[in-house]
Amino acid sequence: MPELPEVETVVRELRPRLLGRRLQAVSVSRHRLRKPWQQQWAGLLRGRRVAAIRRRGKWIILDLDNQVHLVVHLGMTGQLTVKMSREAAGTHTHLVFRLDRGRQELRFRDVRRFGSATVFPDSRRLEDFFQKAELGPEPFALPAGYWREQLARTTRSLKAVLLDQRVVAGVGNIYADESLFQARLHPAQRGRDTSAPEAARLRRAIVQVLNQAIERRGSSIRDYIGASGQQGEYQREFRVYGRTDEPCLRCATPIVCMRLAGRSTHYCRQCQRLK
DNA sequence: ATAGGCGCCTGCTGGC
DNA sequence: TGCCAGCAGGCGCCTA
Repeated sequence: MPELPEVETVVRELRPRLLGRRLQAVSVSRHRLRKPWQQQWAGLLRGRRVAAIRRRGKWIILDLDNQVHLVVHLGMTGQLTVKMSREAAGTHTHLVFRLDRGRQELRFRDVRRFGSATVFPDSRRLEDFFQKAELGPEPFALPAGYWREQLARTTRSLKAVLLDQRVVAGVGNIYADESLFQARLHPAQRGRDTSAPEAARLRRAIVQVLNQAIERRGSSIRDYIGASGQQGEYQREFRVYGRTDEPCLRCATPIVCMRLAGRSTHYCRQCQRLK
């Protein structure tokens, strides 16, 4: 499900609901997530106040007082919501953090369980974790020179480069396709065949597409909801993603779907020519 | 270095 | 109507 705009929306919606509040008892389902929940984590979290909520790429970071950090990845179908405790939790709810005196709770629901939740006992371990992940810059802080160099040094397709979290953090399958359409570049174009103006166009397109998606609170196709439980609306703005055989909104040529970098890839063969 | 395949999971859809 | 292959917003690991 979630790429940068969805994760950013979750973070923005979590802030007013969680900041300054204390996490209390944690209950854990018997199904393991991508990383198994450690028993001792509950003790580290209990009674800790949420000091800040941040995003890095597609990762959500809850900074607690005492430098404890709860880090969540939503995988494909993860949902992080704050709900009244009396409201029934959906199936596949794997983690429930009681808040304050228990009137509300933070819930992690994940049907496919590709998501993860990890606790770091101090900031040093958090830094080590992200160091190892080698995440590239945030798209909004993507240095032009760095971006040009990353493209110039590779024969990989633009689509593969956009999906590589080490090059730029946060772009996934939807926004890769939408950005390439916006920049009028063919997804299969090799990085090193990309001119400086094209690289600049793509860099601008990524920022524009992501910002517009954030404004619409992300895209809800199947599972995605924000921390408030509300769906996103950017799926209405898709120009290529999921629009196979539908007319291109620029030139009316039917949108093509192909397999690239292991993912379904949508583009307009008229507007996005391969050199 | 890079492409491709698989595995991790569940649920839904489309074609027969 | 019913079945099942194929596919889905992610990511890490393996092989060639």
